[in-house]
Amino acid sequence: MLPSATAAENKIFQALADPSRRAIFEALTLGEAAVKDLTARFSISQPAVSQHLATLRDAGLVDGRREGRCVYYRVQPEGLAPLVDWIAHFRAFWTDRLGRLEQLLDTLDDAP
Amino acid sequence: MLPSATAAENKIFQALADPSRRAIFEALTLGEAAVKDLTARFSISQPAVSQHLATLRDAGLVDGRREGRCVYYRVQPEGLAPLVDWIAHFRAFWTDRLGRLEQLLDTLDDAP
DNA sequence: CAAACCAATAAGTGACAACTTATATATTAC
DNA sequence: GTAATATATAAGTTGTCACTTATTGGTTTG
Repeated sequence: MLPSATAAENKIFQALADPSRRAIFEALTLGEAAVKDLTARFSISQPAVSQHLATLRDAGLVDGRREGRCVYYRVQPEGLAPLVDWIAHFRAFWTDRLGRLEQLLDTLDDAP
Repeated sequence: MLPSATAAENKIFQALADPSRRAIFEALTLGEAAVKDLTARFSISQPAVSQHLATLRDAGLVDGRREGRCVYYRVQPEGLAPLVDWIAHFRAFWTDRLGRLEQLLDTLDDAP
Protein backbone atom coordinates (compact mmCIF):
# COMPACT_ATOMS: atom_id res chain seq x y z
CA MET A 1 0.00 0.00 0.00
CA LEU A 2 1.26 3.39 -0.92
CA PRO A 3 1.71 6.02 1.77
CA SER A 4 -0.73 8.24 -0.12
CA ALA A 5 -3.52 5.83 0.74
CA THR A 6 -5.11 7.89 3.48
CA ALA A 7 -7.56 6.51 5.98
CA ALA A 8 -10.24 8.84 4.64
CA GLU A 9 -9.69 7.54 1.14
CA ASN A 10 -9.94 3.97 2.32
CA LYS A 11 -13.17 4.59 4.17
CA ILE A 12 -14.78 6.40 1.26
CA PHE A 13 -13.83 3.87 -1.37
CA GLN A 14 -14.91 1.00 0.84
CA ALA A 15 -18.17 2.71 1.74
CA LEU A 16 -19.06 3.35 -1.89
CA ALA A 17 -18.05 -0.13 -3.02
CA ASP A 18 -21.32 -1.61 -1.83
CA PRO A 19 -24.22 -1.13 -4.29
CA SER A 20 -26.84 -0.90 -1.55
CA ARG A 21 -24.83 1.79 0.15
CA ARG A 22 -24.37 3.72 -3.07
CA ALA A 23 -28.10 3.41 -3.68
CA ILE A 24 -28.85 4.84 -0.26
CA PHE A 25 -26.37 7.64 -0.84
CA GLU A 26 -27.94 8.42 -4.21
CA ALA A 27 -31.40 8.37 -2.66
CA LEU A 28 -30.28 10.94 -0.12
CA THR A 29 -29.15 13.07 -3.03
CA LEU A 30 -32.81 13.72 -3.75
CA GLY A 31 -33.18 15.17 -0.29
CA GLU A 32 -33.22 14.41 3.38
CA ALA A 33 -34.81 11.14 4.41
CA ALA A 34 -35.54 9.30 7.64
CA VAL A 35 -34.38 5.77 8.23
CA LYS A 36 -37.92 4.46 7.98
CA ASP A 37 -38.32 6.10 4.57
CA LEU A 38 -35.18 4.43 3.29
CA THR A 39 -36.24 1.15 4.83
CA ALA A 40 -39.54 1.41 2.96
CA ARG A 41 -37.80 2.31 -0.30
CA PHE A 42 -35.32 -0.55 -0.30
CA SER A 43 -35.92 -4.22 0.25
CA ILE A 44 -33.60 -4.70 3.18
CA SER A 45 -34.29 -4.69 6.89
CA GLN A 46 -34.22 -1.57 9.02
CA PRO A 47 -31.08 -2.67 10.87
CA ALA A 48 -29.33 -3.18 7.54
CA VAL A 49 -30.22 0.37 6.54
CA SER A 50 -28.98 1.72 9.87
CA GLN A 51 -25.73 -0.18 9.49
CA HIS A 52 -25.21 1.18 5.99
CA LEU A 53 -25.93 4.68 7.21
CA ALA A 54 -23.44 4.24 10.02
CA THR A 55 -20.78 3.22 7.51
CA LEU A 56 -21.57 6.17 5.24
CA ARG A 57 -21.55 8.49 8.22
CA ASP A 58 -18.22 7.15 9.44
CA ALA A 59 -16.84 7.84 5.97
CA GLY A 60 -18.06 11.43 6.18
CA LEU A 61 -20.47 10.99 3.31
CA VAL A 62 -23.72 11.57 5.18
CA ASP A 63 -24.90 13.17 8.36
CA GLY A 64 -27.96 12.52 10.50
CA ARG A 65 -29.96 14.67 12.85
CA ARG A 66 -32.57 13.47 15.28
CA GLU A 67 -35.97 15.12 15.17
CA GLY A 68 -38.43 13.56 17.51
CA ARG A 69 -38.58 9.86 16.96
CA CYS A 70 -37.09 10.03 13.51
CA VAL A 71 -33.48 10.49 12.46
CA TYR A 72 -33.12 12.35 9.20
CA TYR A 73 -30.05 11.72 7.13
CA ARG A 74 -28.66 13.88 4.38
CA VAL A 75 -25.67 13.89 2.07
CA GLN A 76 -22.55 15.71 3.17
CA PRO A 77 -21.19 16.93 -0.17
CA GLU A 78 -17.73 17.78 1.16
CA GLY A 79 -17.37 14.10 1.99
CA LEU A 80 -16.70 13.39 -1.66
CA ALA A 81 -13.70 15.74 -1.72
CA PRO A 82 -11.09 13.00 -1.11
CA LEU A 83 -12.56 11.05 -4.00
CA VAL A 84 -12.37 14.08 -6.28
CA ASP A 85 -8.82 14.70 -5.12
CA TRP A 86 -7.87 11.10 -5.83
CA ILE A 87 -9.14 11.33 -9.37
CA ALA A 88 -7.44 14.69 -9.87
CA HIS A 89 -4.22 12.97 -8.86
CA PHE A 90 -4.22 11.29 -12.27
CA ARG A 91 -4.21 14.51 -14.22
CA ALA A 92 -1.19 13.15 -16.10
CA PHE A 93 -3.56 11.05 -18.14
CA TRP A 94 -5.77 13.94 -19.05
CA THR A 95 -3.57 14.74 -22.01
CA ASP A 96 -5.99 17.28 -23.41
CA ARG A 97 -6.82 18.60 -20.02
CA LEU A 98 -9.00 21.48 -21.05
CA GLY A 99 -11.04 19.26 -23.33
CA ARG A 100 -11.66 16.83 -20.54
CA LEU A 101 -12.69 19.53 -18.14
CA GLU A 102 -15.04 21.01 -20.67
CA GLN A 103 -16.48 17.56 -21.13
CA LEU A 104 -16.95 17.33 -17.38
CA LEU A 105 -18.64 20.71 -17.46
CA ASP A 106 -20.98 19.42 -20.13
CA THR A 107 -21.79 16.39 -18.05
CA LEU A 108 -22.52 18.71 -15.18
CA ASP A 109 -24.85 20.74 -17.36
CA ASP A 110 -27.12 18.17 -18.96
CA ALA A 111 -28.30 14.99 -17.19
CA PRO A 112 -31.32 14.75 -14.82
CA MET B 1 -30.21 -0.90 -5.62
CA LEU B 2 -31.09 1.83 -7.99
CA PRO B 3 -31.40 1.11 -11.68
CA SER B 4 -28.64 3.63 -12.33
CA ALA B 5 -26.16 1.30 -10.68
CA THR B 6 -24.52 0.02 -13.82
CA ALA B 7 -22.37 -3.06 -13.97
CA ALA B 8 -19.39 -0.95 -14.98
CA GLU B 9 -19.89 1.27 -11.97
CA ASN B 10 -20.06 -1.71 -9.68
CA LYS B 11 -16.88 -3.23 -11.05
CA ILE B 12 -14.94 0.00 -10.83
CA PHE B 13 -16.01 0.87 -7.31
CA GLN B 14 -15.35 -2.66 -6.13
CA ALA B 15 -11.99 -2.79 -7.87
CA LEU B 16 -10.84 0.47 -6.29
CA ALA B 17 -12.14 -0.44 -2.86
CA ASP B 18 -9.11 -2.56 -2.10
CA PRO B 19 -6.05 -0.56 -0.96
CA SER B 20 -3.57 -2.96 -2.54
CA ARG B 21 -5.37 -2.69 -5.82
CA ARG B 22 -5.46 1.10 -5.63
CA ALA B 23 -1.76 1.07 -4.83
CA ILE B 24 -1.05 -1.05 -7.90
CA PHE B 25 -3.19 1.24 -10.02
CA GLU B 26 -1.37 4.28 -8.68
CA ALA B 27 1.98 2.63 -9.31
CA LEU B 28 1.00 2.08 -12.93
CA THR B 29 0.26 5.78 -13.11
CA LEU B 30 4.00 6.37 -13.04
CA GLY B 31 4.35 4.28 -16.15
CA GLU B 32 4.10 0.83 -17.58
CA ALA B 33 5.29 -2.01 -15.37
CA ALA B 34 5.68 -5.75 -15.63
CA VAL B 35 4.12 -8.10 -13.12
CA LYS B 36 7.51 -8.97 -11.70
CA ASP B 37 8.26 -5.29 -11.10
CA LEU B 38 5.02 -4.83 -9.20
CA THR B 39 5.66 -8.03 -7.29
CA ALA B 40 9.05 -6.68 -6.28
CA ARG B 41 7.61 -3.32 -5.30
CA PHE B 42 4.84 -4.66 -3.08
CA SER B 43 5.03 -7.20 -0.32
CA ILE B 44 2.52 -9.63 -1.71
CA SER B 45 3.01 -12.76 -3.76
CA GLN B 46 3.13 -12.80 -7.55
CA PRO B 47 -0.21 -14.62 -7.83
CA ALA B 48 -1.80 -11.98 -5.63
CA VAL B 49 -0.51 -9.27 -7.95
CA SER B 50 -1.78 -11.15 -10.99
CA GLN B 51 -5.18 -11.55 -9.39
CA HIS B 52 -5.38 -7.85 -8.58
CA LEU B 53 -4.36 -6.99 -12.12
CA ALA B 54 -7.04 -9.31 -13.47
CA THR B 55 -9.64 -7.53 -11.37
CA LEU B 56 -8.44 -4.11 -12.49
CA ARG B 57 -8.37 -5.29 -16.07
CA ASP B 58 -11.89 -6.68 -15.83
CA ALA B 59 -13.00 -3.30 -14.54
CA GLY B 60 -11.42 -1.62 -17.56
CA LEU B 61 -8.91 0.27 -15.46
CA VAL B 62 -5.72 -1.29 -16.80
CA ASP B 63 -4.55 -3.14 -19.84
CA GLY B 64 -1.69 -5.58 -20.32
CA ARG B 65 0.42 -6.56 -23.27
CA ARG B 66 2.78 -9.50 -23.49
CA GLU B 67 6.31 -8.81 -24.61
CA GLY B 68 8.50 -11.85 -24.49
CA ARG B 69 8.33 -13.44 -21.09
CA CYS B 70 7.01 -10.35 -19.39
CA VAL B 71 3.52 -8.90 -19.38
CA TYR B 72 3.48 -5.14 -19.13
CA TYR B 73 0.47 -3.45 -17.63
CA ARG B 74 -0.53 0.15 -17.99
CA VAL B 75 -3.38 2.36 -16.86
CA GLN B 76 -6.34 2.79 -19.15
CA PRO B 77 -7.38 6.35 -18.36
CA GLU B 78 -10.79 6.08 -20.00
CA GLY B 79 -11.60 3.40 -17.46
CA LEU B 80 -12.13 6.09 -14.86
CA ALA B 81 -14.86 7.74 -16.93
CA PRO B 82 -17.77 6.00 -15.15
CA LEU B 83 -16.36 7.14 -11.83
CA VAL B 84 -16.09 10.72 -13.05
CA ASP B 85 -19.62 10.48 -14.41
CA TRP B 86 -20.90 9.16 -11.12
CA ILE B 87 -19.40 12.08 -9.24
CA ALA B 88 -20.69 14.52 -11.83
CA HIS B 89 -24.12 13.10 -11.14
CA PHE B 90 -24.08 14.98 -7.86
CA ARG B 91 -23.55 18.35 -9.45
CA ALA B 92 -26.54 19.53 -7.44
CA PHE B 93 -24.25 19.72 -4.45
CA TRP B 94 -21.65 21.76 -6.22
CA THR B 95 -23.49 24.94 -5.36
CA ASP B 96 -20.67 27.16 -6.54
CA ARG B 97 -19.92 24.99 -9.50
CA LEU B 98 -17.42 27.24 -11.22
CA GLY B 99 -15.45 27.65 -8.03
CA ARG B 100 -15.26 23.94 -7.55
CA LEU B 101 -14.14 23.35 -11.08
CA GLU B 102 -11.50 26.01 -10.77
CA GLN B 103 -10.37 24.33 -7.62
CA LEU B 104 -10.16 21.07 -9.51
CA LEU B 105 -8.16 22.82 -12.19
CA ASP B 106 -5.77 24.07 -9.53
CA THR B 107 -5.39 20.60 -8.12
CA LEU B 108 -4.67 19.43 -11.62
CA ASP B 109 -1.98 22.06 -11.97
CA ASP B 110 0.14 21.71 -8.87
CA ALA B 111 0.92 18.41 -7.12
CA PRO B 112 3.56 15.87 -8.25
C1' DC C 1 15.93 -30.29 -25.75
C1' DA C 2 16.64 -28.80 -21.07
C1' DA C 3 16.80 -25.42 -17.73
C1' DA C 4 15.37 -20.96 -16.22
C1' DC C 5 12.26 -17.28 -16.02
C1' DC C 6 7.75 -14.98 -15.94
C1' DA C 7 2.85 -14.97 -15.48
C1' DA C 8 -1.66 -17.13 -14.85
C1' DT C 9 -4.56 -20.52 -12.85
C1' DA C 10 -6.06 -24.02 -9.16
C1' DA C 11 -7.14 -25.02 -4.67
C1' DG C 12 -7.47 -24.13 0.00
C1' DT C 13 -7.73 -21.00 4.19
C1' DG C 14 -8.81 -17.19 7.30
C1' DA C 15 -10.90 -12.87 7.81
C1' DC C 16 -14.29 -9.87 7.05
C1' DA C 17 -18.65 -7.98 5.33
C1' DA C 18 -23.59 -7.88 4.62
C1' DC C 19 -27.41 -9.63 6.00
C1' DT C 20 -30.80 -11.66 9.29
C1' DT C 21 -33.64 -11.88 13.93
C1' DA C 22 -33.88 -10.38 18.54
C1' DT C 23 -33.29 -6.88 21.84
C1' DA C 24 -32.26 -2.38 23.79
C1' DT C 25 -32.84 2.72 23.73
C1' DA C 26 -35.38 7.06 22.73
C1' DT C 27 -39.30 9.59 22.02
C1' DT C 28 -44.10 10.49 21.52
C1' DA C 29 -49.10 9.49 22.34
C1' DC C 30 -52.91 7.78 25.04
C1' DG D 1 -47.26 5.01 33.40
C1' DT D 2 -48.09 2.04 29.46
C1' DA D 3 -48.26 1.27 24.73
C1' DA D 4 -46.63 2.37 20.25
C1' DT D 5 -43.25 4.08 17.00
C1' DA D 6 -38.44 4.86 15.31
C1' DT D 7 -33.66 3.83 15.46
C1' DA D 8 -29.60 1.67 17.10
C1' DT D 9 -27.08 -2.20 18.80
C1' DA D 10 -26.18 -7.34 19.75
C1' DA D 11 -25.39 -11.75 18.13
C1' DG D 12 -25.19 -15.19 14.83
C1' DT D 13 -24.91 -16.95 9.93
C1' DT D 14 -23.49 -17.12 5.31
C1' DG D 15 -21.00 -15.78 1.45
C1' DT D 16 -17.32 -13.43 -0.51
C1' DC D 17 -12.65 -11.72 -0.81
C1' DA D 18 -7.73 -11.39 -0.39
C1' DC D 19 -4.19 -14.05 0.43
C1' DT D 20 -1.26 -18.20 0.45
C1' DT D 21 1.30 -22.42 -1.78
C1' DA D 22 1.44 -25.50 -5.62
C1' DT D 23 1.11 -26.15 -10.32
C1' DT D 24 0.56 -25.25 -15.25
C1' DG D 25 1.37 -22.57 -19.54
C1' DG D 26 4.49 -19.74 -22.40
C1' DT D 27 8.83 -17.81 -23.76
C1' DT D 28 13.67 -17.34 -23.90
C1' DT D 29 18.44 -18.96 -23.31
C1' DG D 30 22.21 -22.23 -23.05
